[in-house]
Amino acid sequence: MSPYPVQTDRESIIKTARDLIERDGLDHLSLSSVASALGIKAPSLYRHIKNKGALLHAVIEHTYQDLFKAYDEAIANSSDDPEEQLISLARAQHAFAHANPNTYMLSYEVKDQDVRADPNMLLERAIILQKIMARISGEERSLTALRGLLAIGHGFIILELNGQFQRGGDLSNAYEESIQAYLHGWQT
Amino acid sequence: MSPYPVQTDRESIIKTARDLIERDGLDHLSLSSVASALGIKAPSLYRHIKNKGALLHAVIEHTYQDLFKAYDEAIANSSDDPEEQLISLARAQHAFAHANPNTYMLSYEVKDQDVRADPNMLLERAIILQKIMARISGEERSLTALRGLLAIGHGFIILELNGQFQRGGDLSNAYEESIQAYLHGWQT
DNA sequence: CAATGAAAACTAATATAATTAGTTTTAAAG
DNA sequence: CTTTAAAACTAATTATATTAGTTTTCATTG
Repeated sequence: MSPYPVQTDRESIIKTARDLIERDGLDHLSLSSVASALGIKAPSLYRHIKNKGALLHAVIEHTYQDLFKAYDEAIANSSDDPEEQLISLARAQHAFAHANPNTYMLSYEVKDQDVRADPNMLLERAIILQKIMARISGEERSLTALRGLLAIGHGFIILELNGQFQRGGDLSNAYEESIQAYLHGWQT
Repeated sequence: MSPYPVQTDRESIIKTARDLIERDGLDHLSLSSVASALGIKAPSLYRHIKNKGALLHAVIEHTYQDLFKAYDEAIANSSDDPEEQLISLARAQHAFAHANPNTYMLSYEVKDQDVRADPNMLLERAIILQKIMARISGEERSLTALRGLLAIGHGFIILELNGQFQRGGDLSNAYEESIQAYLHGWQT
């Protein structure tokens, strides 16, 4: 049942890749560097992962799982007020992105369809958020209103992470104020 | 003054790269493919460009130049109403991104500082937009309000281009409605 | 009008990465 | 004690960016 002294496993590989991406950036991630961090050689990784794309896919799935866990906590710690819930969710997303900037960006930016997160998982989450949004915007406009909310939250974060808000200031506060303004714009 | 039969020049290389990125995606762009499209070999490109990063930088600069040209036209065709001006600008950005999705995304997503667009050029544009925004939000809140506007516009576009609005519908309309809601949220 | 020099191309070579093929190791089962 | 199979290894292949060194050809000049 066990053969050669096991030196790694799929989960360790994924965790190592995540850590290296956060530390050095996606551009510097090679299968060599992952293997070397685990004390093995690159070709050995192929016993555990299909290829580099599949490894990135796994990293992305883990990243979303953690992000969604943060969402759940945010909702759990909010009152019943839908505006408070959405602001709290947005704050959780912002905090998560700042704690994990490189994997956060990876998760949203990857182009290869095979590497992307499972669309059904994302859709499922969107529907939860849409229900909350509907309490502010009304049922009918809720999909559009949600899309704008996702846009402003995610857009702010990537512009910020990409260093495109050059003039500094309290960006966490600006983020929240912008989202607040947006939500007020939809209020019935 | 002229030597070997000239087969290309810097501008043709940049244009070819742009076209190939739009046609095949950034991931498929190699110096070989650029050279081959020009009927030459890859090392010959180095007479005209420093390296691949410098080529991408040039592509990005051209892309922004075209985008800003579209902005200028949008402003020129608008009334004096600041809301109309900003919606018109946002519409121009949306149209541009859809006409040039791959280079648009490249321009915003690139991580290498040397490849990025000139921050001063971007700052200059931001100040123009902030002046318009100030007429809606008031001077004091205008930087924050602008940042949210950039976030919602850009965020919507990339989510859309990345196929993350799975449920279809009239996305151009949703884009505009979201921006309108945002602007109304800042109205004094 | 031939000689030359420099720009712009070329071929050859190097380095890095991903991946595949084929081989070796070693723990566990019989 | 032998067998076996998982998990590692080394070696080789492919693709790409880049560098080094060579060749071509045109414009200028002696």
